[in-house]
Amino acid sequence: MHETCTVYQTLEYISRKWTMMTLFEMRRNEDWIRFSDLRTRLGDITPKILSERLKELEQEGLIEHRVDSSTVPIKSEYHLTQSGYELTDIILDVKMWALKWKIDNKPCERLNCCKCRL
Amino acid sequence: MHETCTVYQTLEYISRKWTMMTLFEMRRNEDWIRFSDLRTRLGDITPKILSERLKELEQEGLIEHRVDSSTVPIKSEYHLTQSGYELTDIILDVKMWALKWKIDNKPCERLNCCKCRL
DNA sequence: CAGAATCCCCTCAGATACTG
DNA sequence: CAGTATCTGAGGGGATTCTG
Repeated sequence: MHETCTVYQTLEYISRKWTMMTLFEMRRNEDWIRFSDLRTRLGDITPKILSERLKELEQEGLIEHRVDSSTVPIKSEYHLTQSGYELTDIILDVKMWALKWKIDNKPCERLNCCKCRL
Repeated sequence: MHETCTVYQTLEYISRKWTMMTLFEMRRNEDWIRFSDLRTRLGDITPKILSERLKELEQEGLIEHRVDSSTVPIKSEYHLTQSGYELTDIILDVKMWALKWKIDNKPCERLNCCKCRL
């Protein structure tokens, strides 16, 4: 019974700003992706926020992190774990739900909105 | 493509405090449920917050609201719509995901935690 | 009973600047 | 390149009081 508290916590952090977009950028990428590449793909995100999100996701086991400090500059890369991938599947179910029930949603005005790439 | 902004908004409000618990209390109840009954079932929630959550959910079409002002005191009741019910199904998928991947989650200490009834 | 009206607090996000 | 360190502002949540 009590394990379901986790559901609450899960939704709490995946709904933090930028978290989902970050997950989906990594899902699209397939390969390991660098910090700076994530930044440019996500557009407006500041390094502080991206760093916070990545730490949260790593701690939750949704992504993995590897650092190559033998090179200069250091190479820091991230990618989705299996559990992270499966969670994005569920988020896609939410998308299906929204497409079914939210008929009158308005398209966003931005030409290349990272939220809408989801 | 652009409709997916809705996913972001959806997760944003269903992860607001008390929203999920409210939805699941209504799912458990099946029949229409009164404002005060929701309050007592949810425990610590203040009327202001519950009122806010119910308005959000009604606006999103997840619940319906009916008022019987012929009686004294007024009878105000709520229940899940079909779309609301289907969204709770998806949240249960998140629960399944959590049970699969979050093995080491700690049970919460409260004896009758409304979050854990989910 | 079913909320509305105030007031307060605290966290989250962003801007900016800086470092190994 | 890959972050960290501060500072700031906005808003979401809570406590309390009041009303039709």
